[in-house]
Amino acid sequence: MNAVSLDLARLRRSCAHCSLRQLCLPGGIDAGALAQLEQLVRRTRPVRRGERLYRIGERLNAVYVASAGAFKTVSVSESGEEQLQGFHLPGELMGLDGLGEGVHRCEAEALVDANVCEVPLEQLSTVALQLPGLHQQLLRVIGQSLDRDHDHAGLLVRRQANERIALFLHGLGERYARIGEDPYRFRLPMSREDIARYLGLALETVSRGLTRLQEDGVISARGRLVEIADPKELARLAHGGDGGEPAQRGRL
Amino acid sequence: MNAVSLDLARLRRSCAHCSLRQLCLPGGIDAGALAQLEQLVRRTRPVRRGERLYRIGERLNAVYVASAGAFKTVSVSESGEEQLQGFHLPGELMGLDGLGEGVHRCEAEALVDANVCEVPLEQLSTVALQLPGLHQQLLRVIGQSLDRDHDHAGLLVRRQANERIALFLHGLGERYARIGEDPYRFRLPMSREDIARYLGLALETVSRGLTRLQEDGVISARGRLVEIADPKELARLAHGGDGGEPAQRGRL
DNA sequence: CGTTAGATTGACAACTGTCAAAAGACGTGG
DNA sequence: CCACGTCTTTTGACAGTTGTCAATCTAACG
Repeated sequence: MNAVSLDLARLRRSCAHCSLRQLCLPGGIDAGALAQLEQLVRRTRPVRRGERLYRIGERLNAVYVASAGAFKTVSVSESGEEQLQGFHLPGELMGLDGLGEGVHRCEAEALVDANVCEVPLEQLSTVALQLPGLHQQLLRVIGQSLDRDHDHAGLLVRRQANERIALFLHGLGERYARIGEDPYRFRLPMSREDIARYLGLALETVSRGLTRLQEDGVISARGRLVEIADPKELARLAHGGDGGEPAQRGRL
Repeated sequence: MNAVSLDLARLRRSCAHCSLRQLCLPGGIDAGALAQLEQLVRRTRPVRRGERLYRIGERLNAVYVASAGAFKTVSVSESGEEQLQGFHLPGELMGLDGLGEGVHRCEAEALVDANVCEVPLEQLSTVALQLPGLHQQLLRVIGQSLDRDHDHAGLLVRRQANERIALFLHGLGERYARIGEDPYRFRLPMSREDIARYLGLALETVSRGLTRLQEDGVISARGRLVEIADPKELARLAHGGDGGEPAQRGRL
């Protein structure tokens, strides 16, 4: 029991803000299982900006979580243009795309220098079948990935560009908060062009939207450094507070 | 062995075009397991147009597949407006939303009278842990759900309304083909407003887009009845064939 | 046959995409 | 440490598309 809690402490420290923490530390875990899990995870492989974890068409054989840095996942439409499927901050799972066909539909590219943990899928499945609770936790993490996709779709159906941009910044702040970073002051790891493709806008529109937010005193942006000056107003704008309904009606 | 193949035949007939077929019929299945699976599925509960399979906030305790009819899944944004997350034809899984939190983020409403198969999640998990291969198959079906979400995002990032509409019809045709229906002639189960919210457009824009496609001889639409007169042209329009690049460059 | 919900069409303003140029940030090498 | 070149970002002007408001038309249903 003592050994177990030591291992637990080590795991916690090394994967402090890792989404796989939920995978690694469910109830009813014993020392042997812990050892198995520890061996499963290849830790902190450094990945340099521009490097890819996997490419489109590759068989998927692992899932990935960054412990530092940031990634984007990009797919290519039939017309040949790139489509930004998502951004991935430390602790957010990557590599589940193509779980349906067994082949990656996206490529994951590091936006800045990063560290990644890699978990071979086959071994993960094997261990999941043996560990009570781990299977459930795996489903849960996948579900969170589904949630993120729904949030993305939720961004894209907003018709006003400024609403999408505000919601994007708001959501990014929330995600930074979740990993212990300042939700009101952070450096964007992605370019305006990446943001634009993620939001389904022209990059000039993104730039103008940020400028507008700055003029209105909601944020302060110098290049990629963003400071959210008025979080409440940002949230209001993000949730369609401007443009139609009289401020706060319906819920809240 | 004889009994097994009989059961298999029965299963195939009853769930002929069901996405869960892939769950039910993996390799290495035996008679006992088959019986377990058969008991798992509550079959063909009739659901009338407008009825909901589940609501937002409910604990998720089952997944659903329609054997006939069609559904939409709708979520509500923080600003109170409804967001159309997806359409579900027969054989397409519903109910995975909220796998992350264990609580539904969407509600699933029948667009027309329908029949649904319901599979309790808890029992499914239990059986999945015992059946070699079933766990993998479960992941695969979830992956397909992820793929559909990515396709939806792919629709939404298109900037031109006509492109989204063409791609929507094209994709719908493909999905009808997959369940053995005519991909070039079908009745839309959803209203123009539903389509509009799914595509992130105004319903008038959808109506105009359909009219435009009809004027151009690509489709023939009378109310909800759609006939695709020129599938090749529709595919071209769907993949950005119009608007920029000189017809078919890059791939194809 | 009347009523109602859904769909189409028209007019107009606003937003956003496109093209183009300038300004700023960043890294490299002197 | 500064100068240079490149990439990114901002800003401007303008046209096109799309959203909004409003009226008409159609279809479904009682």
